[in-house]
Amino acid sequence: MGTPAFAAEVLRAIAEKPGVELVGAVTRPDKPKGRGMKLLMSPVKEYALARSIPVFQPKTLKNGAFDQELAALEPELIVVAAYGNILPHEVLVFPKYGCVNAHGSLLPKYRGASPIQRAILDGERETGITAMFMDDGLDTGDVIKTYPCPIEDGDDCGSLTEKLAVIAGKAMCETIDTLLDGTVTRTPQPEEGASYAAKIGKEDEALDFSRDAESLRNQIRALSPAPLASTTTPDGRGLKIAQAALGGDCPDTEPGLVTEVGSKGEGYVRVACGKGSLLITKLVPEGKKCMSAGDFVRGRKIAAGDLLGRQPERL
RNA sequence: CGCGGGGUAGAGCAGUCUGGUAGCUCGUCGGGCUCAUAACCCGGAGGUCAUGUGGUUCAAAUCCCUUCCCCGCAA
Repeated sequence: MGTPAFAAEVLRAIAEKPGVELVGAVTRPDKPKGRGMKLLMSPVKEYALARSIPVFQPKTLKNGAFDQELAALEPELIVVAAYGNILPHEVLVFPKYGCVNAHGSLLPKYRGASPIQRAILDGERETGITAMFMDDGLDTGDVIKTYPCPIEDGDDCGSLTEKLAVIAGKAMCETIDTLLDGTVTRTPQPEEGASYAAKIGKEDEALDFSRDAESLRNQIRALSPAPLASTTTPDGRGLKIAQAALGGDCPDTEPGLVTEVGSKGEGYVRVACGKGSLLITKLVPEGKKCMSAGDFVRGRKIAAGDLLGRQPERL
């Protein structure tokens, strides 16, 4: 059971594992999405269809809505990765081997919906995958094994998620092996050090340049490649920042002020922050595609002296 | 039919309102300057202005209409 690309990678790993019979893939229903009313299928569904794995898309698992299908499939084990729906107790206890989950953090840290984003946002240097048994709580089940993964300086949410997805795939394969040969271990999570990674929302996207450059850069990394940290240009249009580097000291300057632009090559836009400055290197203007800062400067859309993020956040 | 922006040289844009020689900042190629350079100077190549044997016109990148595609917002 899973939905996004992260889950599709786990599905792939399991599907290619010898001796595993996949009786079905469960993913969220196609949702009318995007500009028109395009129905977009999840990466998990896409992969499952390509491999001729039966796909199930129940709106909910609650209230016995999925019981019939579940009974017919007779799964011995359910592997969950970023599914997006809550599994009720009846489902959790149905399979012979139970339900195992690949969670994108080193539990009990960052339980919840957005562990990867939150870890980057907080400037963590290490995260990982936790293989665990699911219980009725939110990512509170017994831990099978943890797989640490460093967060590199150049990582953004996209690259880190890819790395973790690969680890998660291996972790689940390993978990299946230990389940089958009976060597699986389970360790209750310590309550100490537990934290909750709330889902990333719109309020996490706006950049506040009065904060220090490092935390702003973490914010940009955590939200890249989607949904991206956002600010506004002097003419009031939206501007999303896809990538930025630390730009050194920038004393006595109004936060948000563009102090310097570079038009050669990839270029850059230096923005003063509450502490230090940011060198913006990739961005997405409203109505445009992602482009380098150099392209943006060349198109005459910004110059030194402009003030970004003027509009106070309305919340 | 949710709202809106956009498609002009390899990239990013201007020009469109007020039809009349295809422009700018870069990149690229060649040459020059220099101890040297991603710096500076000179020169060149590169575009059927998304689509339509569309409409209007003496004349369309520009005004009108068609279709396709891209993106932001909202969900």
